[in-house]
Amino acid sequence: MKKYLDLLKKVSLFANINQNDFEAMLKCLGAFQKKYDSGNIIILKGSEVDSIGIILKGTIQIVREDLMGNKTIVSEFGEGEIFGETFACAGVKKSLVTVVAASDTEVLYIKFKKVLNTCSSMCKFHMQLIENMLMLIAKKNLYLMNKIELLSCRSIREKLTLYFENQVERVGKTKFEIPFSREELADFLSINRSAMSRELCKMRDEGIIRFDHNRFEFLGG
Amino acid sequence: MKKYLDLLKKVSLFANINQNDFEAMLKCLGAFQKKYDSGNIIILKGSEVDSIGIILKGTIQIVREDLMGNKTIVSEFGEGEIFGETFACAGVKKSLVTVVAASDTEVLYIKFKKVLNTCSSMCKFHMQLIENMLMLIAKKNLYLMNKIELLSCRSIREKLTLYFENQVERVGKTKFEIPFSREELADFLSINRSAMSRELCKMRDEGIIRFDHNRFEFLGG
DNA sequence: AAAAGTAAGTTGCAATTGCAACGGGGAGAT
DNA sequence: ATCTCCCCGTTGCAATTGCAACTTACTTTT
Repeated sequence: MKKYLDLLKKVSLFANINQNDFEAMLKCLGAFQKKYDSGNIIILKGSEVDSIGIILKGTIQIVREDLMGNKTIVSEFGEGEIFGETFACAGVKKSLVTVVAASDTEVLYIKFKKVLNTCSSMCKFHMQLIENMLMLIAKKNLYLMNKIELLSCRSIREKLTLYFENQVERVGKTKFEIPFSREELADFLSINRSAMSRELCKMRDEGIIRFDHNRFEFLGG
Repeated sequence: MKKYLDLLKKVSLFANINQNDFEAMLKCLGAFQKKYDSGNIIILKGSEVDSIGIILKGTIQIVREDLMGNKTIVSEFGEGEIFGETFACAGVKKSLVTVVAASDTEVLYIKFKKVLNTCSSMCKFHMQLIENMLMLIAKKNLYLMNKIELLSCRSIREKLTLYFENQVERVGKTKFEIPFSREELADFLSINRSAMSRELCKMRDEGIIRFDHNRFEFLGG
């Protein structure tokens, strides 16, 4: 475990907790480690989940299986990221998704109940832990709400415009860089890449935006 | 306040808290009431928010304003529902949205910090309150994640199919009722009503679904 | 009973979007 | 330098979708 201390420092769930307390805290939380070979199943859809997972090594995939057995990768998480917290906190007993190891993986588990039930010795980090968890989920919430607004737009033009407005608001300038390639952006907005490219160029020709690779300027419509 | 006790019992934030404790709890939390006339602004975008609002009477609207000043009603909440909890928990200092009273409204406010900081007397309801809050936000999270999956579908057919699959999974039967009119469903899925109607009938003709008003049967594709 | 209103299916048409294939330019490899 | 790969703009075409207008069936109002 000690070799992962540097990683744990960066885990948002442990923010503002003194790293000298980590060892005591993990013990108090009944944390335990598990290893998975690449391709192995970490959580099977329908199985019980009562723990939050912190990825110490490797990458995992959240996989959705529909009634017909079709599988879709919903998301992917890497080292230092956590998974299962939403289900755990929502009181969902059985996992709605399958989690798979995308590479050789090590996971640190914490029983959700132990996070909530402040132990008898009232470890000082407990309240901080709960606050972190609350903030973590609430921030994810904000992100999701924002994404829904984007996806609810009825046309490619609207989606792009809202996305650019968000970026302008975020950085406080009309010039900004985006963290996506064209293909990734199209995927993020759930649209076709070439149709998006067409629209981007139309917007440029109309004087609404300027761009060069990842650098954009939003001049407004 | 007493006249609202029946309402407070039903507020999810106060689940599993003995209603005899309500009065003490509200006092401990420093709760206070405010009234708003219809049309008045409850929270202005950009203003500070450090409280969670519980609607005692009336209806409020969450309004989004973009850079150009265009306003969109994002959602509406009624009696017994709460708002502002996501911003408060995410540690967002300034509100990203405007909140307006859609009718004459009374709101009960609770300072977010008082929810987290268990008071010196360690009121017994505090942990329950935090747990409720966590569950509330996590459940909203699940809902949002699900909605994103729906909205990410690339065609009307896909959206409808996923929606129906979700319903089947939810009730455990292939027959179910939906809580929407056609127009509301189209709105929920961010698609055109008549195009959706066309697709629904196609699916019926292909033997994938049957329906009569709100009652649907999903036979699978 | 007539009138008015509402929800939802229908349809023709236009606009948007997806798809597939191609082309140019730049980065990195050999 | 040449080749290869990848990213992304371009384009023609087909499919999907949105839009608007109309119909039908039902419900509510007067």
